[in-house]
Amino acid sequence: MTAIKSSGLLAWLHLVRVYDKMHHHAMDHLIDYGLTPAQFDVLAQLWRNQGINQQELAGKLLVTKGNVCGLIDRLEKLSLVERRSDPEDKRTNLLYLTEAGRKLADEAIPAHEAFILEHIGTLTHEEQASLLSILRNLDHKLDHH
Amino acid sequence: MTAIKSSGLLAWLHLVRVYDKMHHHAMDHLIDYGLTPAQFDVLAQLWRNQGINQQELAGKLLVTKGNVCGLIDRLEKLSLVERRSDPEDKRTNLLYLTEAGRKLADEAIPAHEAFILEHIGTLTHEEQASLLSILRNLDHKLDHH
DNA sequence: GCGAAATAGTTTATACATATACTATCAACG
DNA sequence: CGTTGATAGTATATGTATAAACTATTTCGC
Repeated sequence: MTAIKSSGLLAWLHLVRVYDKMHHHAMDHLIDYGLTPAQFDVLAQLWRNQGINQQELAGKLLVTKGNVCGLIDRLEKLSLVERRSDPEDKRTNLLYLTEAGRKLADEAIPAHEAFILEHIGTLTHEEQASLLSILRNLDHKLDHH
Repeated sequence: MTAIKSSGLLAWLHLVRVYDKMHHHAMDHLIDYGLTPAQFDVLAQLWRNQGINQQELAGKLLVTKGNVCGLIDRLEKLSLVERRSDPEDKRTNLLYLTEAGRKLADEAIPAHEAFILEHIGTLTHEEQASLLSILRNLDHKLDHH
């Protein structure tokens, strides 16, 4: 009945399931900070790259600028992020964490990293290193193929 | 400036980027069949499991029953899937591919598998086998941890 | 049998994400 | 200059996803 699947296909199926399960766990975890995973990702980017514009943020998050526009709208309503018009180019908004946003990021980012490690850490160090090596390789190949 | 990250965290970051890039490529590919990735996943499940109900489908896709309700609404409008009331339990809908749905699945599923393999296949066989082994391991651990 | 709890499905509100079309500004060059 | 094209951001329509509240059945316990 079921055709035998190659390692490649099966690896992909498990990658998707790992991603989905981690995403669900992350939702449960980030709710303690009042954040969604997408909002967390924005804060984490701005925490390291204060003053980037919406287009650059979209590039880093691999989403569209339209999506970023809505994300920033909601984070501005929460007073975690602010848009500042770029004096050198009136089309552009430069993005900054508010004081509340920075404080929340200071808490949520280490907690989220610990959360990730708690799950990935169930693998041995060799497995983690091997996984990193293979996925880094694949990641770069996907940019050109 | 940048703290040194563990292999575990870096592996996770690359897993997310691989997932996101593959998802974008999949969107571009499935548009040829008039399907979204979520719709493809429904067809692929029903192709192998004709007659399951919406709750069971939600379990296989790792999404909520409310989400499945909307997905089936749209696929019924496209005449690719149909709900049949279960005579043994009037609460339940049994899900079936229509003839058009089965024909589309017959085309789209092998094409999509080939698409996945085209990308994953840029890894060596050893890498694919290793990736499968590690991710299968992690997948199962995430169910209990 | 009957009332309470559980289950299947739907609906609603909200958030995320895309593509597309639109506005405003800037840059290039003839 | 001034038009033409590119770029940054916004708005709209559609699809995906959740949680929570709701309806309709079924099942369980007594």
